[in-house]
Amino acid sequence: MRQASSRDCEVTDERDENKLIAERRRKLDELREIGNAYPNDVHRNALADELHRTFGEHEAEHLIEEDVEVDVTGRMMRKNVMGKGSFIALADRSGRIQVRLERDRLPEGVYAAFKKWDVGDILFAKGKLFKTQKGELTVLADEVRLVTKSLRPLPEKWHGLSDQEIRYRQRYVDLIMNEESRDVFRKRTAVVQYMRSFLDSQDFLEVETPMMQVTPGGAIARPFKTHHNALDMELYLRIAPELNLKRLVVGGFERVYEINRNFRNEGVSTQHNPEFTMMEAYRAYADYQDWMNSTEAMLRGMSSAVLGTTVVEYQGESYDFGKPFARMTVEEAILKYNEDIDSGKLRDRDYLVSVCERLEVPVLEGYGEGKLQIEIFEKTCEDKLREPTFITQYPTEVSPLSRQNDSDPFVTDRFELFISGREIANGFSELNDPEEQAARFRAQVANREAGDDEAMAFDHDYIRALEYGMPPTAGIGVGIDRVVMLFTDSPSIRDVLLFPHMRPEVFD
RNA sequence: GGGGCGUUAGCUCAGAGGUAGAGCAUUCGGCUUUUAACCGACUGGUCGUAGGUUCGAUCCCUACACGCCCCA
Repeated sequence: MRQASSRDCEVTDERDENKLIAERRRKLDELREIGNAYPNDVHRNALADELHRTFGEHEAEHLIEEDVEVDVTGRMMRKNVMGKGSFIALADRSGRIQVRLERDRLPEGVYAAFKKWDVGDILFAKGKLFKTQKGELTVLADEVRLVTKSLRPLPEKWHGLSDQEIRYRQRYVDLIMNEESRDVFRKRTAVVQYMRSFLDSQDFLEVETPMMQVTPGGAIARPFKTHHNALDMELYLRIAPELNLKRLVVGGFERVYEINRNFRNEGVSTQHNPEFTMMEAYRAYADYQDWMNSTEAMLRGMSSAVLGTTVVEYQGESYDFGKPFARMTVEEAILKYNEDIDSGKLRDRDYLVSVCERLEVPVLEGYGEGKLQIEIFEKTCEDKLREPTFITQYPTEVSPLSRQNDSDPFVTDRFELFISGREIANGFSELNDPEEQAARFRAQVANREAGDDEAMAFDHDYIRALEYGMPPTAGIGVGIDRVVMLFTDSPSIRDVLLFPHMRPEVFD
């Protein structure tokens, strides 16, 4: 963080702290002299939102007659002192409730003490509900307590906190100040909850598989490495749960899923965080077409459940998840977005190399026709896939765990879902022929030996599992963070991660 | 990894090669229906860090740190 801003972060010597904090620390010292400054005997019987829902529509006169006494608590977000009477706003997890404080209604000395309390302090208030002249539901306090002193001033009330760096590094301040931010994370939870209920209702079993693996597999990516001291061995953080989940299908759990973190040792960007959340699900006796249909149904239901509409507004564009998702093959997409490409030469290596050179896509020695196609696809098609679109028939060369297509072994029975130019999901009919899978692993190992450090390792136990027999199965992976970005109109993955990865802050 | 932009009071932001500005917050005073409360007074800064140019740098130059955006 900027050094001037960080200077006061860890210093306890009051002389070096800014005056605002020093002032509050003095007030805390006074609280300590009077009694316990951090009590733990506080309970409430009402939440702000619940009070507004229950009594918000009541007429002022009726409300007085009802004589409703409530105990509320929350962080003081607003403090308007007007002589012998004041209004404050308390924020609890549900929302805000206003409290009216009057000197002559409170026990002797309490009002004077209250005047020294600061915005940001956490309070308790007991009193009867009434409505102000402007009609705002308010607690008329007979009792008020400072429950937790806040030593650090909150950001300005009108503009709030907008500094991106502080919003990410000190998410607690962001959450205190920004309702929109709280809403993002509530929606994130709603997305995951919907996904769980969708799968649970179809008899999928949720499982947890290891984060630390001896052989990282299931995706083409660089892993993080760690070390187990007692066993004195290298371990890797998983890049995908895929192979373990399919082991479970071999074991007879015909429908399994996991929602959990993956770790990939790659760059950080608005689309990538080193750890991110993936949902992977596997279903026996299904194929990739079934998963396309399910994925579409899930996203449609999810948008209705989370947003209350099938129309998703994202960064100025609008996508209707209620409409059928488009479907096209990789080769169809390449031809659609490259009118100059010769449809008869899509599997001609020399031709594809020349196209890549023209597109200034670096070509490595070992690239075959399939890899070259994908390079061209990624360069020229992906960002044009705005409306929800399933791209199918990925080349076998780039799909080492997918089942080959029966009529065209150049491609696999695989799809990826794109929305707003981004990959959201990836699914395929699983390769369950152990001998074919072993051959694919050998090809990956050859790539690795040729210098591709993202290529897969040979997983002997996975082959052994397949040799016991895995029923015909199809699986899918959905990037949760990206779905949440879509559903919350967030331009950066950091906006949907409570604590996004940041370079370490300098405390001097 | 490359490029662009940014970093000034607790927060949100102005500013200009010549002693650093506003609003909110804080502090003090007034005010018993406010809600960006209001009125009055005061206070608050190593202008991200380190070098360089200059009589003089927060401003110009270089490097570095952190952040944002774009590209690979």
